[in-house]
Amino acid sequence: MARKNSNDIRPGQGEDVAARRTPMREFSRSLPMSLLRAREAVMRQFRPSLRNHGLTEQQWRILRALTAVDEIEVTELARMAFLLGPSLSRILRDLEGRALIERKAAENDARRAVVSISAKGLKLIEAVAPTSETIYAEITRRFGARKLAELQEMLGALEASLAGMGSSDDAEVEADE
Amino acid sequence: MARKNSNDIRPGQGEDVAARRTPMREFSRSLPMSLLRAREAVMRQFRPSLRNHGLTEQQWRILRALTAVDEIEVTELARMAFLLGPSLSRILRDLEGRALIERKAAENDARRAVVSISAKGLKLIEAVAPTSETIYAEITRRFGARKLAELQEMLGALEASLAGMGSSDDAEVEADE
DNA sequence: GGGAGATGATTAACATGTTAAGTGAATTCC
DNA sequence: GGAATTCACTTAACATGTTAATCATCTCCC
Repeated sequence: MARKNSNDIRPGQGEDVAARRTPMREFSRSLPMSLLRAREAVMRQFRPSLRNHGLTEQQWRILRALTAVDEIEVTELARMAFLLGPSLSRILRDLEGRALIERKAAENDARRAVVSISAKGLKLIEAVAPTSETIYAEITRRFGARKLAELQEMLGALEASLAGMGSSDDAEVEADE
Repeated sequence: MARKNSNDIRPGQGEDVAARRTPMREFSRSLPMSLLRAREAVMRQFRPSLRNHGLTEQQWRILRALTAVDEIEVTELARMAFLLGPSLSRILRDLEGRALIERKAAENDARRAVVSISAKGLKLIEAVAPTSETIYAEITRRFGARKLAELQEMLGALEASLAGMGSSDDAEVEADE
């Protein structure tokens, strides 16, 4: 299986192809790729279980976030579940249709919507949570609790260190807002 | 500043919600969320530049991967750029339409397609690369080269430690679908 | 050499990511 | 107090993620 093609051109160090180009970091070792691969490795563990309960990763994130509060406005929920507004709008529409959440208008501001998890939603959470916890525990066991804590700390530090980094574009950088 | 309700679960009015549930890890500190946020913080830096050149993140990944080889089969490219087949199919169709890549059938196997970057594609890469390198350098400077290396190492280790973790589902796990 | 099954790639269908535009309600400012 | 602006979503439009199904080979085996 997986036999490399005849003249395997493997991006070895020093190919004629690479001769006339900018060297660049080895592609698969870029930070974004490392983060992507790591996250995928983790999520791959959870997805099947969620799927069995009819939930996507994002839907689960939302319900999960809702269990931590009594009720919450949409914008704040977006921040908490780390979703963009448009995605959240769609998902809330769906979850409301399935009666997993409830939505009402804010009392003093008709623009704002207030969301909360329903009894049915809570029930679903309770059905999924044990498996999720088991998986998370197994991940922790495999990787090591200490290393896991370290990793999380570094990830937070990375995020923090990039916080104020203005995206100064190369060409046209018009009208700073 | 986002005041996060660290441990206090907000009893809420009249709801014994938190009382009968599994406590669960504080949501925003779960590993998937940490990875997602970190990756987003990084990609946020690159996206504007790519966008200015008419490229999405994934299109960039593909072109980038193609510069490391002379030519490559689609499946192998998918593995290299960490994309699923269907996504890659769509993107290749688009990139071919823009003449940024070239595609031909493999000589000995009509099922396989062989892809390579075009001169135009190379030119585009060369136009974008300097900015990307600058951004990457700035990220490295801010976070620290040593810490960056450590982080990448831990991410790789995480991925490795989860490698053979069968997704043992909870309820119904039947052999077929 | 022909049929069953495996394989590489694409298409289909649905959900989300991402940016821009739209809508209705609150705020500001004159 | 009303036009202009801001605000909190929501829609729209397009690209990708994800799983399943399809299609065209290719291989194996009788």
